[in-house]
Amino acid sequence: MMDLTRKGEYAIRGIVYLAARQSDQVCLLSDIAAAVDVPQTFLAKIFQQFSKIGLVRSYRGTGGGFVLGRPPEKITLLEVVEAVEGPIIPNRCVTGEGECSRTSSCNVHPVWVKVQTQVKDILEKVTLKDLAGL
Amino acid sequence: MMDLTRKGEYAIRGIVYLAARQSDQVCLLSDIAAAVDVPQTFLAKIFQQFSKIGLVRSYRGTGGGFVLGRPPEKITLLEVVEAVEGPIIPNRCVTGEGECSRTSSCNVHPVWVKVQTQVKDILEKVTLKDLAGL
DNA sequence: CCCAAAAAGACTATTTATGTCCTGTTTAGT
DNA sequence: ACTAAACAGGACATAAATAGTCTTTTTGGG
Repeated sequence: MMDLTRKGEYAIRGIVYLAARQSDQVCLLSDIAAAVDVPQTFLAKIFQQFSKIGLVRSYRGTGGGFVLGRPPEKITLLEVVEAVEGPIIPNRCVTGEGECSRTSSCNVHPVWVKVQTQVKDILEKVTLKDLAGL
Repeated sequence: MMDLTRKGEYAIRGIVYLAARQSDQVCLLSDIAAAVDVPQTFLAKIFQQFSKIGLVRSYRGTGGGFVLGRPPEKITLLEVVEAVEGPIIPNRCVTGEGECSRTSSCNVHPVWVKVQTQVKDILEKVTLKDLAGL
């Protein structure tokens, strides 16, 4: 339970590597992939997701590549993880979509809410600056 | 991320139902399954796992069924969840099997340890007594 | 012996995870 | 304009995990 998938692991490795570079230096995907030991095509998908929500900025064409979308201290681990793994939901109940039809008698519900809150809280306090050792 | 599977959900429902019964009353699997709306054959597998580690006690043959293995206040939600979902491991690193070959530079590692500790802590403090509303 | 009930193992279907591949689009440089 | 470099996006492939089902065996009671 609670495990990060490979995608999430790769995502962290990749963006932490990028965060450790100079902010004005455009990084090639191929370089990042080689450096963090992740299949390039797979990492491409991950960085596309990052790009869509602005965690990274991409430049196409010759001389293109990726740079961090914001300063490393402004990007949290929570954002990175949720970008590729989806929201942190320990149980379907927590989605609030009324799926927990037995809510009235469901004493478990508040426990999951607590778990969710705690985990998000931890991940939110860690930034790429911390992770990149800056 | 962090989601409980159906198996885990069913497991909780089933054992909470059992906890809410009289402790001397042997419950039929078929009754439990019907009450908590879970396929009986699937629930059977789950209760077998419970039985192996003593969370429930089973009686075979006529008049058989299940009873809780210990008083409800002595069984934690953590035990129930880990019984069917496996240990709570937010990242492979935490297993301590030396899989995190990049440990030296891995600032992410301690974060996962913290997550693991926090979550286990929350789930450990909730007992079946609480969940069954006793 | 016969029946009721759980245990155990084999089997199946669906979904998710983990990638790969191909084609398109953008951009820099000549 | 042409070409090569580099990301974008969609379709596809394979393997593993999830979510069950089915059948047979074991056990206990009457």
